Amino acid sequence: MRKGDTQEIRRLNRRAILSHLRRGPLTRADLSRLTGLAKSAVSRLVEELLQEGLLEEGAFTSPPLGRPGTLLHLRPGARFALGAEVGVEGTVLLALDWRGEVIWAKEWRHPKAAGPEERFARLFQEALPKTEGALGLGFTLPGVVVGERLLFAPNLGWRELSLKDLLADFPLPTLAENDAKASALSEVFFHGEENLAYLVLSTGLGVGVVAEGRLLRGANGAAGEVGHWQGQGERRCACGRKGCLETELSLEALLQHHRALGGEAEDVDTLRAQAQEGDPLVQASLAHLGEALGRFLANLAVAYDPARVVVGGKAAELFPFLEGPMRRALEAHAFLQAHRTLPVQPSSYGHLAAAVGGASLFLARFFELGGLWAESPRRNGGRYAEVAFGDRRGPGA
Amino acid sequence: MRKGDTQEIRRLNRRAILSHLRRGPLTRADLSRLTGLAKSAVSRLVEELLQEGLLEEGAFTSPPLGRPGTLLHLRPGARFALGAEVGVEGTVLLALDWRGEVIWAKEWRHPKAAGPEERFARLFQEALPKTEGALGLGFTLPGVVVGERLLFAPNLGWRELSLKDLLADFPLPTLAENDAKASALSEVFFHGEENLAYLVLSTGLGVGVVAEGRLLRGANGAAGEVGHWQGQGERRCACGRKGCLETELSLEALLQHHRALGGEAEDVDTLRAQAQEGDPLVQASLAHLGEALGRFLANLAVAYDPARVVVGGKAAELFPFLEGPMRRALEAHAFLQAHRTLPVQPSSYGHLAAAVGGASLFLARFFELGGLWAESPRRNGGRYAEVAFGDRRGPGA
DNA sequence: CTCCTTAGTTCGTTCTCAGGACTAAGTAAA
DNA sequence: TTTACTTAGTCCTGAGAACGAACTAAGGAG
Repeated sequence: MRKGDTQEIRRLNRRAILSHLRRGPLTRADLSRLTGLAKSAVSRLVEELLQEGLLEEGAFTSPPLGRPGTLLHLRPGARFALGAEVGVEGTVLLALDWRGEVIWAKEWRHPKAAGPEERFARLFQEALPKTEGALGLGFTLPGVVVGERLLFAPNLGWRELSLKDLLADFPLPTLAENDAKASALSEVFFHGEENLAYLVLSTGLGVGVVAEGRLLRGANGAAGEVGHWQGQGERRCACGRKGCLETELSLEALLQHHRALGGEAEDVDTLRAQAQEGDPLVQASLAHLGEALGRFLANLAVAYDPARVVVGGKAAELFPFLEGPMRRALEAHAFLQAHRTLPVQPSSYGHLAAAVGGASLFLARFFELGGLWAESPRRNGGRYAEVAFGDRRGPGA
Repeated sequence: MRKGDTQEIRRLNRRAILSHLRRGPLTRADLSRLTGLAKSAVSRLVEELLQEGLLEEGAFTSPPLGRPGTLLHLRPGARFALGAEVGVEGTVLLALDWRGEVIWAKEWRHPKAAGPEERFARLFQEALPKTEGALGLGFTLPGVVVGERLLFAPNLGWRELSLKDLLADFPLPTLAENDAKASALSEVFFHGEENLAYLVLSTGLGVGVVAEGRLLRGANGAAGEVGHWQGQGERRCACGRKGCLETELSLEALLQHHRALGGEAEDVDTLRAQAQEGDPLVQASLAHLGEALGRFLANLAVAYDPARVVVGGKAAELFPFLEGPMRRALEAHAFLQAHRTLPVQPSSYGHLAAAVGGASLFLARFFELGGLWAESPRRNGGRYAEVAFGDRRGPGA
């Protein structure tokens, strides 16, 4: 339970101003109207934010009547964070501006057998020269992450890993998150949606759910591990059990099914090419997957009731071929009328989504604190032993 | 995005004080330590709260050293709300003290065919003499409630009902909520849990999920309608579709299965009596249900990842007979180690849970506003045309 | 050139808390 | 019994923040 004092009010009002400016340039008068603050209060806070280099003055408005106002906007690059996705196949690293722009991005692949040490060593080697001025590094893993521990990542074969140890020498604050959850954040953080489900359809299947603007994590960070819903046949899953949903609905499942039909394809690109050429077998396999996806979405709708579903992950590149069968199955199985027309769209950050979400863990925190953060970026002599992992408070307003 | 001014500080600090006192009596000095407020600030706010009749001074502490302090506590009955559960079989109405005590409760049954008008007429007739001083009336329905509309209640056979019209003449603010969601609130609101799932195992099956202290509702209020997860056979469901989970896991399903085995039982009480007498057929039926429950809980755990599951609803009275098979099935199907030991317990408010949850919709709001509410309980001349329904902000801190 | 309108600043007032000095009320030890 | 010590709670002054009214700035219309 937060207490209130005069500092807290200032923080609240700075946050209100920054939040409004995230949606676009505004004059001081606009801000006064939007926040309900007195003009004098807005002027004072804006002055402060200009001093700190967070805001910039821009063009003048030209209203039909009265004095023109000065537009204010968030200064590009004034704050940014690093984000990384440590995936099954490879790693994505990027820097994300506080306005949502990807400043730079880099990707590389790993040998399948590469363990945590190897992957993180490369990540740090790449990230180290880029840390200057960053708020932190948020990275994602395709597994159950809670606080500073990775509990289980079936598709990497990792279990009970202490991330703290791996990160001991990195000179920035770090936060870890599940990849689907971070991806959901990437969709939501720059548009302020309240209810959304981000489906990662890849080697496995996972979903990141945003409910009332907050990321759903659960007690062990396992909320949204819908790839491991059981009751779908008897196929063995990477998690060690049988009949998990992702044995039927995933890239792995698609390739298996396709092979069982007699098809030959190694990866998504081949499949897409074949589908575009009109290969009937490939189209049948994709329709099969689309139908499973639609049935699944009907269940997802009664579980989380999102206002919108985003499909990401590698298999999502096949989305155009899945959409029709998916739509028909969803309509056939929907519980509510509203679910029949549930919008289902491909991801807007594409394959960078998870890494963008990782970075926005830090940006979210920055905005939540009204920009009063990272002003002393080197407490504790450059080390961050006291760093908070997997922030339980969740981002967003 | 909330703005801050000097009023807001006061509200925040009143809320902090009331919230701490909800857990038990404390002295002013305790409050100062817990909130971080200066002693003088605490004294001032406490004085104000005493004046308003919200707090009372009680016994003195007898510390080993130093001056004894005066214990403060929430004054019993100082605030209360009405809560009602409009269920399939009947209605429960009660008044709930702001400390969580049920002041009085009343129940009655309805003819199966009774429509909304008939049921609400009776509810208002019973509630009307009890409205004096209440913060509001929060009622629940066994269906999908969003804002002031009931979208769908399969087991009542109601669809697209405007609750606003039904409530036009009631002289208190009203809020509507789904029964499982309200029940979840009843468990959480007086104990401050962060992650919990409340299972209503009754005619149908529904779950109310609390994640990070907030009730999960979804865009249409359909989050947690897990009774309508599909993929379990072909039996026809009350919702009109086939293969919903509640055709396998519900009181209705239990009775059907039992009859299919050749058993005879009309209701829960009969079943329980027979089970206690050692009837092997009944025990087999219950074990069958328990096993289904366990398998379901493994799926629930990966969907929402609660720290605790509470089982309520009428079929929950059979919980002792379900527990063994449920536990075994859950352990066999758990995804995470942590899920194997997931605590599953019967409801603490019993069959009053939903109604208690309904009332606590208003108490939650009261605490959230730092007790600054209902101080002018008759604005708008006793009518509440402007009343907010199904508060999207969610209760709890 | 004057009037009207809106943007933004200045300044005095008000609200709330922080913090230190002080009083109150108990125990322990001389 | 007296004195020292400890903790509870009050009182008072000062500081931070926002409010609101008065004022200046800058444009357009007639």
